Amino acid sequence: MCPLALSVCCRRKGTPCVRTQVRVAAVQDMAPLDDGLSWRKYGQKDILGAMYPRAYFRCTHRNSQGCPATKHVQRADGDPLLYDVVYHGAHSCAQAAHPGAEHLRRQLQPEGHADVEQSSPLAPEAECLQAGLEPVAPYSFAPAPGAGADFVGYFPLLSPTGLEWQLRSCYAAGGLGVGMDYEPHFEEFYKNATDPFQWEYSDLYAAN
DNA sequence: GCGATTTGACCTAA
DNA sequence: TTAGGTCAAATCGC
Repeated sequence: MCPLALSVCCRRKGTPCVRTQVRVAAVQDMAPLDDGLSWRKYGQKDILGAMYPRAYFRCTHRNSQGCPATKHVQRADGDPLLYDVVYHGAHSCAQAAHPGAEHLRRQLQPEGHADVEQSSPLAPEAECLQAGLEPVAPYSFAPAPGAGADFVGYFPLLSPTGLEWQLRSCYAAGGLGVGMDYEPHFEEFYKNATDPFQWEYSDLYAAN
């Protein structure tokens, strides 16, 4: 699959919360949504105005390990090979404790973010997600103050060299997975971003 | 037999 | 009342 992606946040019940939303391009005859983690489908629902139903997945280890991670997957109306994937919560299960994850995170995480991540109670979950997804070149952003349990701080992108192109092409196609609250501001935000790998959550708030 | 998927019913918030 | 999200029984596949 090719995660064209983006991530960010939403607002729920008047308080800021965070989710990670991705638009994934499926490859024909291949499992389009295999992100390296074990998910169990627990429901499917027709969504008003949507051409395709939305599928609901939770972590396989929800019962055994109490892992709260869930994701919602829905085909894009315009392109049957595109899937919108929304992750809620972060993995706390053993599958997320992938060997080498810490090394990878430290290798890719800018120095200035280390303290933020370590001081955040959500950092382990973010790390778990990163580990489970086995990213090649994740970008990261720091959690916003007061970010809820839905926060996931990392996101995988398949090609290190193709990242910027993917983001640009995604944007040009209107395929950004940005929360509605921030979408109108994304173009300006993106143009002003000097290093997409180091976008911080505060940048998104500033852009808003 | 066990775990995953399907699908209709149920719950909750707006 | 309606739509989105979840539950749980039935079913399927290994």
